[in-house]
Amino acid sequence: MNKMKFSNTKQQILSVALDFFSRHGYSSASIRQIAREVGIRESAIYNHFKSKDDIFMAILAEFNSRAIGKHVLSDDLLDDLGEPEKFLKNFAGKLIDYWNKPEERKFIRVLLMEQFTRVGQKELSITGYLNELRSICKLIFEEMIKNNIIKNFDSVTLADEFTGLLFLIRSELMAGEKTDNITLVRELMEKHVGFFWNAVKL
Amino acid sequence: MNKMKFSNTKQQILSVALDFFSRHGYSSASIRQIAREVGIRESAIYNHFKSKDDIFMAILAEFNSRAIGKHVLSDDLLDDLGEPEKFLKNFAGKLIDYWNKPEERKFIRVLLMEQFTRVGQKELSITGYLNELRSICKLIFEEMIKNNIIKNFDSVTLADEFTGLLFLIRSELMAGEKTDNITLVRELMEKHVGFFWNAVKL
DNA sequence: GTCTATAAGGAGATAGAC
DNA sequence: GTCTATCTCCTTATAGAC
Repeated sequence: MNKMKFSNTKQQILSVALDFFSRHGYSSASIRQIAREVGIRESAIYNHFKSKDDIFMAILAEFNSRAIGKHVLSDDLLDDLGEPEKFLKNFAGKLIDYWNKPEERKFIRVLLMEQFTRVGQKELSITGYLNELRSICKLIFEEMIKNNIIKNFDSVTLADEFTGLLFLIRSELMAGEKTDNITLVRELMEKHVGFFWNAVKL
Repeated sequence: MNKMKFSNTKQQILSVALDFFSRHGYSSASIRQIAREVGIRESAIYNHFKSKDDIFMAILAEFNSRAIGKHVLSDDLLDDLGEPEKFLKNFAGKLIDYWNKPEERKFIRVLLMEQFTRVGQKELSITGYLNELRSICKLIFEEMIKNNIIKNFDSVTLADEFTGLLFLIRSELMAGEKTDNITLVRELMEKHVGFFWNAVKL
């Protein structure tokens, strides 16, 4: 996230707002609480955003502009393409790490909570959220099929199967505040990748 | 749902409240709106429920007392146990139908929205919601393993893989109001069962 | 850019008549 | 069991001084 794009106060408002939205939901989080947490008065917020909804949209835009591929497809990861099972485990691991970042967790919570109150907002749907990731997976699996590493399944189905359950695992264990949930997430992730690899390997 | 358990007005309040909660979220739905929709004054609601939260808890209790197994494990389904692939397709189909009932869709939406605002309420978590279903699946897969129908995988993993993606498919396509989404849901469901069966069959 | 003051309305909930 | 009337509090948002 580009921290220099906004003034300190503006960025602080966005950060506090995301935190409140993710814990209480959009409508329960109040401008008053957000202002108090930032350390200013409610009215001062309106120098940076024209409404509560405007804050929400700014958060949406901020998260929509980041590219997930840059975070989960590091160079050292691609070195393992010769060992596909190891590659898939590492890839899923990167993803779990990415989804476990505090700001990303907050955003996923907001996404799951507000997806039904703002229908039609495509950035605020599970499909929209997983879109880029599924495209990346599709390309990877097409390459694996071409190189006779995995069975010749429909690459869209493969991407859905691989990413879908990972996202459910992460979502399901998102409610608890305890950070040690991540151990269980990682365990379930490894089981899923194991099952998946067994299903597709040649 | 036992429609005779409550008076007509009480049941109507619950029904309207669930509808509002599922569309706007708990905190955005107001007693005032609910009362207007039912056709009574706000104060009359307090003859049936002692608070807004009390209405929410009543809805939770209502849905928590239903047994999903009775709906998805019909007699004609169990006739197909000799043809496991057909059985799994029908079983998943029953599940999709069950999740597509208007009241159940509303409840799933409420569940996804409120799971983070009421942390610790186990009836209000994805895990709690899928618990019974996963147990049923686990038993089915253990039976299939014993009868050498499928590979000897960990039955918990099998249940997670089978039910998990079905639930994600249903959740992901829950936001749109259009009922014809069900066609796409069914299509994705069949692809998932096909992939799953290929992975586990002997 | 932040403050005080205030507007205007909606929220959940209760009292008491019928 | 439903009504009218009312209480108290909180909400988003604006006006204008500094």
